[in-house]
Amino acid sequence: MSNSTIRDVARAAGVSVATVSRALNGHDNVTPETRDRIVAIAAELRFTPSSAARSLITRRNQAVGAVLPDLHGEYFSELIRGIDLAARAHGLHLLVSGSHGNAKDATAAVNAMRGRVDGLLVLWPQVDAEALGDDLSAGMPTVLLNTHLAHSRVPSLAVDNFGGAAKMVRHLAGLGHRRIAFITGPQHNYEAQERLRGCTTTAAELGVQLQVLPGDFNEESGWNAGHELAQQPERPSAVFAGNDMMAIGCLSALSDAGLRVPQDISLAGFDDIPIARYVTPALTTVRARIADLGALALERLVSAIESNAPTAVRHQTLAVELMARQSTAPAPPGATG
Amino acid sequence: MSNSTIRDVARAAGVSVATVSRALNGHDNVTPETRDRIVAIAAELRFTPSSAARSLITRRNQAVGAVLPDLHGEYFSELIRGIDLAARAHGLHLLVSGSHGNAKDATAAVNAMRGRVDGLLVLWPQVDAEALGDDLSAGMPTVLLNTHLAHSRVPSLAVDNFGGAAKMVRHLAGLGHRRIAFITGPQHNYEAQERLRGCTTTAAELGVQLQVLPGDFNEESGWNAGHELAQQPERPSAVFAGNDMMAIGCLSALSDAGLRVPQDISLAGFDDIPIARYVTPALTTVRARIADLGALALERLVSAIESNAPTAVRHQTLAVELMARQSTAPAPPGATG
DNA sequence: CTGAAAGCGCTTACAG
DNA sequence: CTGAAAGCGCTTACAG
Repeated sequence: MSNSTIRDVARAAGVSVATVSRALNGHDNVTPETRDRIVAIAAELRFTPSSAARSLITRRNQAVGAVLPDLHGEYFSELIRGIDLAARAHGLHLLVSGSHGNAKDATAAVNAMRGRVDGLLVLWPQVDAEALGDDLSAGMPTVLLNTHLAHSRVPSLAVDNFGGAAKMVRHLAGLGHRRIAFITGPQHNYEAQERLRGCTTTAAELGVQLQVLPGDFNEESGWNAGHELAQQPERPSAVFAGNDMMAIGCLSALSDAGLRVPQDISLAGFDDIPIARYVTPALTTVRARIADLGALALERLVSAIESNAPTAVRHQTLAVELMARQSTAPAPPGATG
Repeated sequence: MSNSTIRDVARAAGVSVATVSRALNGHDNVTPETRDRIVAIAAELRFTPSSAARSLITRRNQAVGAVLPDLHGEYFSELIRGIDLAARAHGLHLLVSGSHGNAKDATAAVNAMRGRVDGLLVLWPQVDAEALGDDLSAGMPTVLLNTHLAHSRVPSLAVDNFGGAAKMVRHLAGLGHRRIAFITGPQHNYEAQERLRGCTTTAAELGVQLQVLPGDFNEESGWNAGHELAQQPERPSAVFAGNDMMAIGCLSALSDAGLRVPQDISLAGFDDIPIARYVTPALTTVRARIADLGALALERLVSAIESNAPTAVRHQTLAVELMARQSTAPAPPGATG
């Protein structure tokens, strides 16, 4: 809203607006003295170029959008942090839109951003993502997060949910656990499905018995699962929660029930949100490097924008790492199985 | 990026662009039939008005910006969630910019947003905020969060840090604690200062002995403080951490040292981030309603934008509530003091 | 109720 | 190296 325009600067400097534009945009066809004078005057007048006018003519917004289903918890602050960091490095503004549970809301959010951003990052864990795909492909460069649309023309990025879950089951089995409970995520959530698949596959491979409990990735559902397990007469010797939030909720329920972790029962999570190492006992989990995921997605988006070519369709999977901490321990000698 | 413009729609509908503009913007000087036809054609052509062109002429961006010093932890996801929710309700886009520790970075972020947003929410906990104030006042409507510049012309919003801290000290004193440790936040942070002041004032009033430990609002500094306390031969019977993150870090250190909370030592936090009730034991804390704070700030910003008048300078303080949970208990009989 | 035209503030060929 | 002019895609008085 700085009231001065490029015309004011031009007038004050005694040159044309074209010259001001060139000087301020660093083109080389301006004499150094002219440039310096213009720069000084622009600063004095507190001139800020109108981004609307510039966007209108350059067809670039210098902005990207992030459409996220929901903004709860540390997972999302980490993700946004990673995206923001990378966006800043590229001089791009970041528009954020959260709070859409369903495809309709999310599509509306995507459409609202159309024309305001040069590209879109869409966190889309719903497996029935086809509906969205159509809207997305019509238009600007897009990178999908946390989903795979195998036959989709939209590139995507996700952590190795399957591999991470498999690693955790191996870790628990390696500690002697023969019966494991898995608290799964929302039914139609891609990450939840992959983590579950990693569990069942690996459990079958190792001959480990698996009990699956429902969850929705929030603390409360983890608490409910823990509460139920605590009441079970013959309970598994280890619980693997589909994410850290549920693990923390579960830990709370187990403690409420007087069960000690890991002495009485082992507990593990997934994501390695920053707080995971600070709960008591420190949580064994799968490190997903959430901020890196966001930053990487942004980088891919930027190259898609800059290449100007149709985005190379690649479904990229990021490696994960097992973080063994204090919440998992060897199974009690005479446990079960 | 939808390639059709208002001219395409006008041509297809056999009317002027002015009529298309009026029809699509819901002006009443268009016959219903014409409007319907235009709306249908616009939909068919997937016409999305160029926000750049519209902004250029209306001088409205339909967007607000949030400048935050840092995007770590649940505090920030809650804050952004509240802002986003309220912004959506007003049909406003939200630009987010984080990761600035110092005044220079933040000023750069503010300036980068100038002209792209109709108003600004700035989380500015630094007490030496005068430098920023100048830049802010020159320009668009702004609401400051978590600071008070008594002699500032920028309106602001903060929770009752002083009152919340006072309440907590009373709560602890009421449980019989005569010696309390307070883990404070960053030295030049307004909220940290107010919380500390609430502590010292109330402790003096009640004749409670107060030990102040340094911290920076992050988990690790809470851990360090807890570690130090655990090693202290004559330690206070209660710890009040300046925020929940430090409380959780502190809890971790106390547990590592074999101290039980609350049997051996009581522990409390501030903010009531969602996870606070799920740590073990559930954390006694001061509920700050962070999402509401964000939403309220957005509402104030919107009315400033819409009134078009210079923002009414008001420094608003939001009430807080004590949440007594399991991490605080009566002081052991023969404790100290 | 509708249209022709001006103009928002820039950038960029096109001349010189 | 510099300027005059066109044009990006809209909205809105001004006429009719």
